[in-house]
Amino acid sequence: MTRPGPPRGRSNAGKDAITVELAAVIVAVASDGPRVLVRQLDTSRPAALPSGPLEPRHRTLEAGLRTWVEEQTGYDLGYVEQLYSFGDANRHASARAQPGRMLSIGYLALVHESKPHGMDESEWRSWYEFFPWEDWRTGAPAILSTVRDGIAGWIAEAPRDERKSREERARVAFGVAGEHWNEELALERYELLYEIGLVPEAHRDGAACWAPREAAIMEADSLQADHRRILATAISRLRGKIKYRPVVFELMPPRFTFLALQRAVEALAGVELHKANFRRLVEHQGLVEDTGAMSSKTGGRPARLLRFRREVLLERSASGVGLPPVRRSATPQRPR
Amino acid sequence: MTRPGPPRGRSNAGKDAITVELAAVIVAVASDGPRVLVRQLDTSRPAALPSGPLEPRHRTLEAGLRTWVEEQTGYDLGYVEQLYSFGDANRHASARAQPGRMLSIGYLALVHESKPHGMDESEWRSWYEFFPWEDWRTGAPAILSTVRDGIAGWIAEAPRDERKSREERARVAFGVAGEHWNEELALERYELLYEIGLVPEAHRDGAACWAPREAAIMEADSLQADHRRILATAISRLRGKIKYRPVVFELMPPRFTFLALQRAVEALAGVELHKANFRRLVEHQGLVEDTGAMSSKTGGRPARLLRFRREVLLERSASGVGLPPVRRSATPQRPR
DNA sequence: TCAAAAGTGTTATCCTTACACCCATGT
DNA sequence: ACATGGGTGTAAGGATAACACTTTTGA
Repeated sequence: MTRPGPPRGRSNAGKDAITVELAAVIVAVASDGPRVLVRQLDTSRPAALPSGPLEPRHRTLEAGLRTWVEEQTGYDLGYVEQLYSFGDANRHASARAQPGRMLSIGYLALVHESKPHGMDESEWRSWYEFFPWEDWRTGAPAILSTVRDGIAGWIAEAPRDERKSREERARVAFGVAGEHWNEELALERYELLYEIGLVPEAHRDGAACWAPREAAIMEADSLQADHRRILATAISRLRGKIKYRPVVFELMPPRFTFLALQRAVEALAGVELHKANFRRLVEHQGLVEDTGAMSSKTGGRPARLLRFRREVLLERSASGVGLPPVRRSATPQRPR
Repeated sequence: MTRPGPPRGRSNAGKDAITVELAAVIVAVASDGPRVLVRQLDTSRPAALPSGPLEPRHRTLEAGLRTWVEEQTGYDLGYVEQLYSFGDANRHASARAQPGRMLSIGYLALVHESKPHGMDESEWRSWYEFFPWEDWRTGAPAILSTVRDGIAGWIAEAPRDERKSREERARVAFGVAGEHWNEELALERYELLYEIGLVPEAHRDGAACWAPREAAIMEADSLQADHRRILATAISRLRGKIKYRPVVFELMPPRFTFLALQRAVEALAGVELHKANFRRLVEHQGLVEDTGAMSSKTGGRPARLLRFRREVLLERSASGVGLPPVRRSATPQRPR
């Protein structure tokens, strides 16, 4: 079995060559919210995720990604997971600009701190700057009405036979009048906005959209190429995963308080949680242990400093932090 | 923004060309277990998954996959989801045999029936022929002792400092003495066996393994290239997903009985479930509705024929069939 | 009459959620 | 004193898991 028969893959000569771009969504949590590391190479264009092409020197896809991230941001990543491979022939301009085909593979990386770093073109941004409608921590976000208006127009102008299906898609993704907000559907929401043309990159890509370019939502920042799509994928994946795997801890410092942990989960999920129940849930699952130390920088009574019980990663099916509880309805903005 | 600056990807001239293989794990459930569609092209070599290279004519990755599956098996797929992209430089022989680099993208497809089909080189096989240690429906599988023996040897001969970590990995993946069998870890188990060299393809690939080629477990069938790895990925993914999404129904005929549904879930998960509780769980979640018809072919009292409530796909966060319940301990083989 | 499968009832237990309330610290 | 956050108690309701038991068919 050393010499296989005829080679299975056709060779990709010249203009049919395939390029694979490896892109990283590097996430951290700051005291006031989720952060993602982007590179602003050129002030006239949107920022980009750390990324680079797969090259022969890379032994594995993940190794290639780590190499690019290290080169571009100075970060030596810890937790990394593959998100998805995108290969639509016409999805974004840079994919069409070169001969051959471009495929992009998105990765999610979690780091402990948004610490300062050497490279000055990369910076930490709140991910809600790219998806402001995803932040429900203080109630329904203000921009939601703009978004819903755009969608309502698209539904209203639907041909008879498509009306129902558009309504359903919108209802599932964005909920009706604030009920049933499902935070995991971040990707579906973005894809819907892209399809409708409510997001500027849809026009940049030359997609045939219902909405005119002027209708695009500019209150949210965009990213180069398909990087906002990859970021949406990362948010959806992470929001799903925190519920059944103890991944939040990859984002925490070695020692932390209950409230800091809760704020981290809230930052990712974009919803508020019930304090007392959250504590007990985490405690009860044996995810953390007391360090004995206390923090007096909390603003109130000093808090116990906790540490993640690394052992749970090896136990049966280490569960997550159980998110579902509360405050998903469209209450008006409340100060925290 | 129509003309981007310098192209970001280096061109892949000649021998650095990248080939992308699209491979499909097509799953069905028969009355006695899970089935996967494979192609036996040559009796002297292992079977392969339906697959083919990404070509310029394919608009999207998924479209390319559907095209190849249609050509090779005659199936027009319904439910399809991307699993993972593999790109290890030296993982399998066919990837090394050709110039340039090979990347493979695995997909999972679910079909209603393992019906007969035109193409005679493809056939339905139980997925437990490839992973006999994964079938716990009638208690601990017989082959498990062989597998555990191999792993025990690998642990016993570990250098002092690595001993503990090998023990932990084995315990998490395969459980201790029958306790804590986690059916979702099918991929981790396969990867461990590959790494140790207890699986023949590890030697075929020329990986540096602990176990000699003769120690490989031959009671299980292999597949070409990295296809067994892709199949393991599919099993793990599906076993996880049935718990929180109603995907089993993609495998069921339009009308089915409670027991048939239970057998399907058991086939996928590889464990037995508690009948009465399973029924109520499914009923209670509103996943099915009565058709009014009865089936008298059950061998006992006639059963109500049910239909999947398609609407739940659009409801909040349609949940799965809730699997965890029972019989995970290493009871000896029991006739059913 | 028996085997096989369908289907119902009941109970103990645990988890979830919500609400109320007290504690310790800094300003 | 009071604001801020830390932390505990508890009770209602729901879901789960185990057990026992009845019903309806075909052989």
